[in-house]
Amino acid sequence: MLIATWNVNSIKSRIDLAVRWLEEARPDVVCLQELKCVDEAFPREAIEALGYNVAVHGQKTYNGVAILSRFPIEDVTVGLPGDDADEQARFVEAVVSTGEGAVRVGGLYLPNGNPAPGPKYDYKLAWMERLIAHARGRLALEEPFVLAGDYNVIPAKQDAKRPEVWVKDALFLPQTRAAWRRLLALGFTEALRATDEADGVYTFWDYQAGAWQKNDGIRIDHLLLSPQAADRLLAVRVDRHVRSWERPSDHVPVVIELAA
DNA sequence: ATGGCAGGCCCAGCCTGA
Repeated sequence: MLIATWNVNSIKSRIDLAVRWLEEARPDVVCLQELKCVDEAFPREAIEALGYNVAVHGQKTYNGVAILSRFPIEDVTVGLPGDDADEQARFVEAVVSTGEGAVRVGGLYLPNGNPAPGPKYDYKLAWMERLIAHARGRLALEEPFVLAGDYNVIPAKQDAKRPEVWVKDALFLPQTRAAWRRLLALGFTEALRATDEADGVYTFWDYQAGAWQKNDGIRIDHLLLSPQAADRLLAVRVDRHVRSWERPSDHVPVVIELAA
């Protein structure tokens, strides 16, 4: 089965391109981020027409996440536990039941955190602590579990074309990467890094300054796998060609293949 | 050397993003 993550940067302005990619790639499960619309405005019909069930956690103008699945979706929860006052739509989780058994999928849009230091960076770090606490509980279930999304974390200098320009950025600061490592140390396998072919592979290129043409990218979209999911990991790929399509998102899809 | 984009939104400049 194919599980993907993709920050679409507005699903309403990207729906034609999303349909094109879904028809081409035919993923079984997709985590989408930055919908930038409320639930009612999500282009549900166009997605369902391709055979997907849809779980949406939308928000006006900002954020917004969804899970699409060709398999039945059960046990949908929205919002990241740990702060009832947090109104930002950045987390959705569901269980997809395949013929071979269930896989739990969490889709996330981790806060950008700039400028750092400041309240936005504090929010990012607090959000990462909540994610670590939640993930710890999920891993204790010892299920196939995939935590996928736009992490807004550049894990290492190999994950940026020009790491030197990111040293004071919230995506790359030592505290950010330390929290990232603590998340992984809970027992996750990072899919692309597990292939040993991650260096120089990017998932985001800024719209500005000809970043795409210069391949001036960063790798910030990740899929983390529980041991039970990692045992089934067959392949990982980045669909970078989507960045060259007309009116693209600034992110491209990342896809993993799990056995059965 | 500098700046360079895109999307949403009370539709026009401002906020946000990374």
